[in-house]
Amino acid sequence: MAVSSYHHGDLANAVIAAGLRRVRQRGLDAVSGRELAGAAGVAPSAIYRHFANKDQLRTAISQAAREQLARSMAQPAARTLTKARAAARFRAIGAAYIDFALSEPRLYAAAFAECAPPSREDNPSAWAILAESLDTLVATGAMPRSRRSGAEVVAWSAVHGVSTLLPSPLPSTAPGDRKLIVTQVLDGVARSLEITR
Amino acid sequence: MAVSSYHHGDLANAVIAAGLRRVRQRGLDAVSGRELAGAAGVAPSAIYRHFANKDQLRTAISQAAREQLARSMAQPAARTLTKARAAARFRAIGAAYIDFALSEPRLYAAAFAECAPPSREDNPSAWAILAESLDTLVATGAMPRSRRSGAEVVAWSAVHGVSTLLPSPLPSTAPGDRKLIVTQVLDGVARSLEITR
DNA sequence: TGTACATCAGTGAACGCGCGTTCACTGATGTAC
DNA sequence: TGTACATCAGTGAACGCGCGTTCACTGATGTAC
Repeated sequence: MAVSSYHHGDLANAVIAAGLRRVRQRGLDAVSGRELAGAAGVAPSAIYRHFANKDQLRTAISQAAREQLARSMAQPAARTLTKARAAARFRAIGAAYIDFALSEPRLYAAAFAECAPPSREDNPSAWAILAESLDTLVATGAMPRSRRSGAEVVAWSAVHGVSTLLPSPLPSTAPGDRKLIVTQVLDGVARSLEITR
Repeated sequence: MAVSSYHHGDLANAVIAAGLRRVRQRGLDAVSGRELAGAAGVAPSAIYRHFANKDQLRTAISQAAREQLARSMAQPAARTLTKARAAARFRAIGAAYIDFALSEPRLYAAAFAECAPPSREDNPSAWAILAESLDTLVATGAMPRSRRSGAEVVAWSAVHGVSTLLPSPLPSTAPGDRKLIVTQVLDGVARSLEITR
């Protein structure tokens, strides 16, 4: 937009984007406001027009990472509601989550880093996507309604757990076993929620 | 031991202990070598007699946190091998893990923080404790042998996941629900591994 | 048991660095008439 | 359409700070004889 070099035009977003780039390489804790200002071609102090302090900057970057995760989970809504379709979609969402975590470990870590609560809700929201897909499971009869309560946490815990554990050097686990492990965890969730297809 | 004030006597351990104290309050990333030296009553440079650089210091503190977690998981070995006993012990280990994570969130985070690989193995090791208890489940017939492979990851993922998720502000989750959620996750693991008592 | 000496584990001053944040300022933008 | 002016989003210099790490040093410890 802005042609002038004096007014940037969209500094807040540019800074967050630069922040995400930095996070991918070095992690959230390596991010400094000065550096991001530099990356956006702006003086360090300019950032304070858009973020009250470093903490708010961190919060914004973390939220952006979380939204990127959620975007990667988005799956085409099942057109016709069949048990098999709903179950497959649920599984795909879980697989996408794990995939994101494994291919972008630092972004993933940043998404759940300790921060002040964000000023607006996540959009899209990973939680909402998961909840919606669980509702579909029940609606199609792929999951008993009695399992619905607390299902978010059961599913998310397993998937989140394996995502965090796999990148760290697990004892007695060959790197090639990753796919198998992911399968085992996803199967475990399905069994735990009594999902049938 | 050492009465003299010049030679500390056990600096490495004192520094790690001070590090753990610091981690509990502010997290691993807030730890600085200078500060720990100060806490141990020693000049900043003294640390370099015991750790090559800050990274190795971080690694040592992270390992110490992990070992503290493992220690909190230790459960009395079942004297008589009954299904019920083995199942109860397995569950208690999981509950202890979650408990540690929730009551010492920063120590827990430090245990899994990104670090160089440690120079020695964890002792005690949470992984070993878990593996041993799974073996007991099979030995007593509380879990089918066919479920044994990959069971560590399935169990750990769920428990690790809920430990990480619960402290963060989960959408639509009242704080009082924590106990229920933990129960649901532990039940989910048992169902997933087909544990019977 | 006493002495000489190598080794070890500290000291403390100094270094250069990048950081977050402030402040008075200035140039561009957009609105009122 | 043209001008006056308030507002907004930048600048850039400066601040004080704590950090990791180095280096020549020194005092205590423990070993050999």
